[in-house]
Amino acid sequence: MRPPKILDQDLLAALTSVFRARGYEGASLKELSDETGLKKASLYHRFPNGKQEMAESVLDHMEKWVQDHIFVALTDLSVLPEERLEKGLVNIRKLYGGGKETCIFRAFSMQMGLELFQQSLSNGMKGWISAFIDLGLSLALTPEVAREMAVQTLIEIQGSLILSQVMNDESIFENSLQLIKRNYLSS
Amino acid sequence: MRPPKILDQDLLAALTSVFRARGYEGASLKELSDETGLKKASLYHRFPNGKQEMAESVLDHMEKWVQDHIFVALTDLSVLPEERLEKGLVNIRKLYGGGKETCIFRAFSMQMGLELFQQSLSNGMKGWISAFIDLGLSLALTPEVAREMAVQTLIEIQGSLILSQVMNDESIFENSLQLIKRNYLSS
DNA sequence: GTCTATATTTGGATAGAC
DNA sequence: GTCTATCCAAATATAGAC
Repeated sequence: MRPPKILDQDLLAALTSVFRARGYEGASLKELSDETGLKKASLYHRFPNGKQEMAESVLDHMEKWVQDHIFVALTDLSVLPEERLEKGLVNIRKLYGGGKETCIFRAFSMQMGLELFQQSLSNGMKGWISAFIDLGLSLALTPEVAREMAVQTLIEIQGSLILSQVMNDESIFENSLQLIKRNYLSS
Repeated sequence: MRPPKILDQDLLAALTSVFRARGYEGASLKELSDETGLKKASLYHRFPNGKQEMAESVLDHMEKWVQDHIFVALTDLSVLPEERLEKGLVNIRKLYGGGKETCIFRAFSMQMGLELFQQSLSNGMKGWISAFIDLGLSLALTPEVAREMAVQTLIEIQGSLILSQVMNDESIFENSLQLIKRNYLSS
């Protein structure tokens, strides 16, 4: 029982970084090993089910971060909706590195990833939509309009991330965050 | 010099299908072989540079299709802009199978794919934006507004494709096509 | 808990027969 | 032009020592 070479938190962060950048199949054990500083056999000690378990842990880890930093900000009824939106957008910007970082949904939505994780990804997306619906309702939107705006907001985030990365232009993502803000505040 | 077992057109179509569904790294030679009906060595005969050449051919093939069916429709000055938009959207719907099929930009925008093809992808995206700018200008938009709407349209397409696929709900994509139409026609 | 060493499978790629 | 057979590297995964 040696002391762990790397703490769970840091381990998850390193795994997350690789999976986001490379996708599920693209993330090799070699790269996961290099990035975490743990040899392959040690990774299997921590995650007996191997790569799939690592990916599931990364999804959980991201989900918790998003829950704590974005959903809570957007839905906190003790705060004015304008302020909630502002704080939510700040953390969305941080989550995606201003447009440089991919969304884990996209990273896992190709190849084997979609087959293995579609349910998780779909549920995760529903969480985002619910959070924005809550915000819209607080801004006195009808339930129907609140849902439409929430879906439209997620489309805007996902689409602008793709364009930012394909065209290597972070301003596209930033402009979309501003557009989302204007759309909600003018409603 | 035997007769080819499969014509270039059909060969490209089969390769395209695999690359779109699996991404660049996710598309294995085994799957490309199974889907085309050609053994691995035969694929190498047709594409001496292997998988990378197959992917480049697929990108060219897609680019030509998009050029002929979408850019031409959107930019044909001899047709009324409203009609051009309608025809363009019909072919966009066809290109993405109503929301079921991924965009090759996304499929190739992860992992090794982005490193190998970023220039092609970025240029391809610029082509789409130019085509929609032309449409906007024909609808009497200012160049600035025409560009903003074009970028916004691409974001809408890419984002709605992701949501449609992750949530397994084609209506999201269809709604976005309708929104694009309304946005242009009310401008 | 981590490591070295190894097993096993799959992936990309070639040689040479037909 | 296509095929079988094969090579080599990389990937996932495991055994057993420390």
